[in-house]
Amino acid sequence: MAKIKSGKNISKQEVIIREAAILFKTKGYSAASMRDLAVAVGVEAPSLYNHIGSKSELLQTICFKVGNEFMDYVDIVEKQSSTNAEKIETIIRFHIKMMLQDFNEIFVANHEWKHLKEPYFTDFLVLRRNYEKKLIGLIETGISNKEFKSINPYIAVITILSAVRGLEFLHRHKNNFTNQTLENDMVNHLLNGIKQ
Amino acid sequence: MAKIKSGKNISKQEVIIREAAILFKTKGYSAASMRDLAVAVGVEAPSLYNHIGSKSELLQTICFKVGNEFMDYVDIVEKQSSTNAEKIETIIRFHIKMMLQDFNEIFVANHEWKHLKEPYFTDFLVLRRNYEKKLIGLIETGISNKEFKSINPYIAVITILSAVRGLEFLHRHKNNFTNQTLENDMVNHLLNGIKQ
DNA sequence: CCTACCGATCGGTAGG
DNA sequence: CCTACCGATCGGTAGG
Repeated sequence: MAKIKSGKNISKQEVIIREAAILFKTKGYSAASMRDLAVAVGVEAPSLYNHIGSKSELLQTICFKVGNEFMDYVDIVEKQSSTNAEKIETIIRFHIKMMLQDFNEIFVANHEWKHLKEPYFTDFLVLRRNYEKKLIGLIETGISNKEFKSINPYIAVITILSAVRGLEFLHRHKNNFTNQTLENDMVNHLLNGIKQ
Repeated sequence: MAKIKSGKNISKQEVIIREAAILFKTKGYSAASMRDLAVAVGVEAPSLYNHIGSKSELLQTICFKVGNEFMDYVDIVEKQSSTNAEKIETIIRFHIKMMLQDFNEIFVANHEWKHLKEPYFTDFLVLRRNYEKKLIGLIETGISNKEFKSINPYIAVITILSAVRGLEFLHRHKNNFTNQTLENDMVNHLLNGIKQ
């Protein structure tokens, strides 16, 4: 998405993207100005345009980087020879790990994608929908296998995806549990709720 | 929050708030302009100010209307003589019903509150935190009672609240299930996951 | 409830 | 990478 105008500038471009993610998360895409971003990066606003094409391009880069990362991962998990419950568990753990690791960019992809311009807006919606469909497929197979209860697979996927997404609230508090406890508790909660 | 400048204007003011919620949800608070809102209401932009104080006041009204509604409800449920599992179930069902009923305003309260100005920003954060604490209390008592497994109550609450919040995604698709199925499936998923 | 209009700020460009 | 600056749009006010 982001144009690479010179091999030497890749690093600076990455700094800009990283700072943009922080800014878009904190103030929202629309309220975050390129002048804010310039201050964060340490240059004047017009200088940003030596490294990036536009503000909207920054949003595209962030959203599709995140979206494709999750899609690539689920493609790998689908091919594993394990139960569907194990696959769902693996994916839930991946979501939680990513949420703790790439918090800013995932937050932006989750909340600010609506500011994408066409055709990226529609492309992103399709990407999300395809991702959901893959998870729904895993749940459906698990129901056929009697691994899971007879539930509506779409509702189960919404429940699971929303729950892991909600980890964005964790950053507001000091917590008295480890990341491992977080992962295990959430996996158990979400899997025990649907297991046969 | 919203000033009532004349008894006769309450209705128009309510129309403005309702349209503002739709607009803030669709475009985001910052990207939604008072000129957009004026078009939706059917007046010129300056005329809006005969009914409301400011754009930020609209956001305050919406956020605290939603926040106080949930807080009032949990206060009532807390006093009921029922098991903690039943109380949690009642609250989950309330969240789902409200989500389907007051979708626009709840979406705005969930996503756009970060644009609140001080002291409202901090007040809203405190309100949310207090709401979470009440739910955590219900889970903790349920763990002592052996109604629930020995889990981290905060993680369980985050999981539950995030899951019901995720119903905002439902509006994007045509669904082949009833609201009752949605309620029951989600309640079962979230409660069976933590019940002893 | 309108027309006319304000200062501030926006994303981005020109030119060096 | 900077200074200088553009047209567009913003929330909101004055005055009737």
